[in-house]
Amino acid sequence: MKNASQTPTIDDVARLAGVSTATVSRCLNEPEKVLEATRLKVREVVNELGYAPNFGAQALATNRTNIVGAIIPTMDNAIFARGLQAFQETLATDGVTLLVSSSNYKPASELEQIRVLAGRGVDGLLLIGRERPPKTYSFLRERGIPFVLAWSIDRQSGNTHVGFDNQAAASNITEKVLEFGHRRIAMISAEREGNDRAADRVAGAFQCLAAAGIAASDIDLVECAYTLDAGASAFSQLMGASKRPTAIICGNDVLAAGALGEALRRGIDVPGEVSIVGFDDIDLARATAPQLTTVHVPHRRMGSAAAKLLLAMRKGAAKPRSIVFDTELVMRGSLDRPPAD
Amino acid sequence: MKNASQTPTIDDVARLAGVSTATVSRCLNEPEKVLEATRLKVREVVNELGYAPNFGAQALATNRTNIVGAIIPTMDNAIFARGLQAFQETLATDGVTLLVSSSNYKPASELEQIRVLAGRGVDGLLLIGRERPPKTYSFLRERGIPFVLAWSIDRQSGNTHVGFDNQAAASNITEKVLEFGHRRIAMISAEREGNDRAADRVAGAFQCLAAAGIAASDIDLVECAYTLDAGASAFSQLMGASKRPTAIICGNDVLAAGALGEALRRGIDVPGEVSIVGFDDIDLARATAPQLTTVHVPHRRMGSAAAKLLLAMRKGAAKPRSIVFDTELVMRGSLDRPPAD
DNA sequence: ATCTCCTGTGTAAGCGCTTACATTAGCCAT
DNA sequence: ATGGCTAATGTAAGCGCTTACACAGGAGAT
Repeated sequence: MKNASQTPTIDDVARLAGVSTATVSRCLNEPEKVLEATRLKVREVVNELGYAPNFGAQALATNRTNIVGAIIPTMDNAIFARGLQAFQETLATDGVTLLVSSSNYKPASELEQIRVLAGRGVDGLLLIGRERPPKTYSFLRERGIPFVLAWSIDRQSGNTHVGFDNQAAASNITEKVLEFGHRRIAMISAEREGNDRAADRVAGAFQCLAAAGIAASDIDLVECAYTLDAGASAFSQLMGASKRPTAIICGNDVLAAGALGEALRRGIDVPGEVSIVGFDDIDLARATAPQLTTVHVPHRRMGSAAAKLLLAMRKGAAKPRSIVFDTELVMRGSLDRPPAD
Repeated sequence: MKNASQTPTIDDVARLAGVSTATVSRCLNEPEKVLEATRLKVREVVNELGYAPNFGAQALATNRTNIVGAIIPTMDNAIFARGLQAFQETLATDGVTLLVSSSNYKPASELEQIRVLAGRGVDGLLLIGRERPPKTYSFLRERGIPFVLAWSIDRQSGNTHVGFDNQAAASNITEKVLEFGHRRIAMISAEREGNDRAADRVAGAFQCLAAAGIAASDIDLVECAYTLDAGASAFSQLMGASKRPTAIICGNDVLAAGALGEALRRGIDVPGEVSIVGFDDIDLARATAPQLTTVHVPHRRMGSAAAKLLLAMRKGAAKPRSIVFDTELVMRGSLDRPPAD
């Protein structure tokens, strides 16, 4: 019985092209093993019918889905959105599609998502950061799912990662702040719980300050949500202190932009009265006035590199080398010398 | 032969639990149809083995994947990233996962992606905008894939959509610009080709201006890429004209922020010398100085609503009602009266 | 002319589930 | 006791692909 008006199957193609299903399959997957004439004929029928292989069947037969998963804290954050876009584009060049899920910075939720994606048979997984419960890692190992960590580096564990040294970069920009002559320095950071990037950045800054003889107890640190508004109120809080800082190091550009906006609203001159620096160099950093001095992170390149690694692992490369990207300090207008008085 | 140390299959569970595979399957999918004692025994074995159904096999047998796809122009755009995040969160509440792909505003590429996702057996599809080649729609129909259009409305075709009236909203903000007394008005828009949102916004503005007696030929329109830099150069171009506009209506906040930044750099006062308005109300709109007067669009609610519709369609609802969201004008600092001279 | 070897193609056995249908057992009404 | 139901479970036929293996035919070596 012909299955007219149904989704065509490989059998339909084989019948109409006058070949076996094996040949059709080969035409699609290993065209070089098939005579040109046959190939052309098959292609013609495929087009005519609008045939596309059934996914479930293919997955079942090959034990491969050509789907890679990514679990990120949230897409509603330019750095991940941008990296993910590049990640997806790179996967697409190899015919691999992207399944995304979000954890909202919750390790428990992340494990849950990993379970779901594993259930969907992903060929590999992109995970953000290095810190997670051992349980999560053991699940990944048991299932034998290749994964790469991104946005952080992970020297201890030996897991494959594609990232940059948040701590060193933070230390670096802090160094620059010191060079400008600042001594009263405050910090605004995103929640560090479940976010090793934020934690590393704070650690990097503190370490640099300690080396310069500034004790941790002398540094005001406000930890808050990852939003403009939170950055704004953190700024208010810091400037309400008895001894105002002359520079505020922010854990990311969103917080920095929020702080900057609040400064403007309160008529506090940046960088005249207080300097503000960010981290990430997202678009936002160039839209503010003054523009943000910040740390440039190659988010797109990271996403793309992570995809390439996963693609390689899928083809057998057991444990490709990790990749560490350099970051770059970009000097713009929001950092200058402290006020003279 | 026992397949020790392999991924356990339903057969393993059946054997160890002393029941048939059918019973195991029922325990997992329709537990109420199975005796409690049996159910318990099976569950025990499932846990012990860490059994999880093979995705491909399940998809093949049921012809369902619990995967929904989304094809958006790019994730590297806050409006889509934000909407997509909400979309994914809502899908997740029903155990559905999200496959994403991007079209880069290219209709041909979009069809290609649709083909790929269809090949992945998605249960439904989220598409951005209404305009696409008939070929694309006919493919969707042939395959019987439920889909919803978002970010636009689509009155003619009767396709299910979740969006807002770009044209009316643009007309609305233009009206407000006129109210402030502006007569020399220019526009910066993203490329309209393959982007009906951009086209609608331009059309809405032009229509409103026409109604006020301002001819299209008197309106400078610059069409450019969707970036800060492009917005900046478009601004330069407009301000280099013999008769400078007193107000610039931008098709989105990114372009508006780009223009605003360039104004600042050139020492052109906004809104003193020229007013600038945006569209979308993304975070960026509040990070600039002055903040952008713009049109607020409920991106998250749209994403979430689209997910709910798709979820309903998956459960049989043939063609749920479309949803049209209201937009809201938000007055901030970048729009004021034209200069007196 | 015969034997090998290759190349291109066909045959058919799975891959691991779901589900229509068959079977069995227990219950109640007669 | 018998028949008819119902509820719980089992049997086995797919679902649509891939791929190991078998096979045929032609080219080249002998």
